[in-house]
Amino acid sequence: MDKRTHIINTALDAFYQKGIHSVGINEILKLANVAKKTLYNHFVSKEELVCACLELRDQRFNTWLSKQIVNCTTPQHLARALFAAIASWIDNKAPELGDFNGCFFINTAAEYPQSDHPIAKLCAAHKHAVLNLLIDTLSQTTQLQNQPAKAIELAQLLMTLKEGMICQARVTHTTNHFLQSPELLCRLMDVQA
Amino acid sequence: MDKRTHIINTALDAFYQKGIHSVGINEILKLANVAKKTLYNHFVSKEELVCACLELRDQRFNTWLSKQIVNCTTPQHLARALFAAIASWIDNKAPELGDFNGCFFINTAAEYPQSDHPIAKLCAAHKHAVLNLLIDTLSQTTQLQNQPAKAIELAQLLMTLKEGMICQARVTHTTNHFLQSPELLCRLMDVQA
DNA sequence: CCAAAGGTAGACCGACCTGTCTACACACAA
DNA sequence: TTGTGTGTAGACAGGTCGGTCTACCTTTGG
Repeated sequence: MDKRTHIINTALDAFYQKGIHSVGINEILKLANVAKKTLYNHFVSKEELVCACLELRDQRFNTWLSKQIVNCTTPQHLARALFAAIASWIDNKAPELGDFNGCFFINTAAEYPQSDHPIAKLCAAHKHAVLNLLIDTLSQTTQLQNQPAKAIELAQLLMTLKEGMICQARVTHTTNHFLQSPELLCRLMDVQA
Repeated sequence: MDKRTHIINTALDAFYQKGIHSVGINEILKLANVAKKTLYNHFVSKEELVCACLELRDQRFNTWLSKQIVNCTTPQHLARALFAAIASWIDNKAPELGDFNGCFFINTAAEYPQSDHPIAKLCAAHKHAVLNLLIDTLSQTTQLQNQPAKAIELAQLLMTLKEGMICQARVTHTTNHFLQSPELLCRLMDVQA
């Protein structure tokens, strides 16, 4: 297997489970069974490796999420699919995303508070990409295709609930199942209102 | 001023702005103008200092939040007050909480992934305390005083939205104002449904 | 007056960090 | 065959970390 890819995969696993600052280069080398020189042949610094991990995670997460909400034709349908997907991730039923440990981007951003840092920028970019995915999906429903402002508002609502659900699960180690109640979702996603 | 309190205050400021791992003991000593021996007279380790910071922050945040939602007699009223308060915090109009840098407990939990770590436990405890504050306040409204299950569900919804709002603001550096629309809040907090 | 408590200043220890470098092994194409 | 690229193994440098310790100073109460 391609060494570079192998290193990124190994590093992503470790960074996601333990946080960036808690995982040293030497630990990654051992986990990946790779020499230090090899790592520094492919990445000029730990920071560049972290960026590569963020990009891989971004791509993986978006691919996974897209699959979970494909063919959602109504806002209610999308909401149900979204929260069911997040809940399954939290309950470790989404092997593509690894053992649940919260949102990698929120965790990482917490370790890089300066907003102009390249790593912080990648974290923000991921969030924008996910929001845009939700906006696009909502805009394609028959109920919202002529109401772009409403689509944005509902996407923001979904996004906020999703983030909250993930963060709560991360910190308190509990899963919110109330967000899967159909009547609540109908109320949240009421397009007429 | 009491040295111990002074150290905790200084450390909390620094930890909140930069994260725990990014702030060394020596940096705190300089900021607080205190000798290393003095710090280690009051705290056996950095970890104990971090715990003291978490406790101070917990107490400060809960006091602030209680003040913001006092006298809310309806769920809608509470929701409006809550999101207005969080928005004002994000916009740096809540000096008691310092320059906004997300939720200190979520940020800190991200740096301590093992859920049995004392620091992680304090983070979780804070979230439970806040949730209980919301449940109590909702339970005291005339509309919900006989519906404890509904009060819990609505409190969880508010909590999830609050967490999401804070995390999004932290990562993307934007404030969600859609959560202050009265018609949306009425829909969210509809007790009949 | 003097002992005790608690402060300052900072040297120092061992551990660990990122990143560089040397020395060597192997595959493969010119 | 020989040079080049890529790999391994790991010593090493320079710095930072948390935490200990010595030496000295200041306040205060008996």
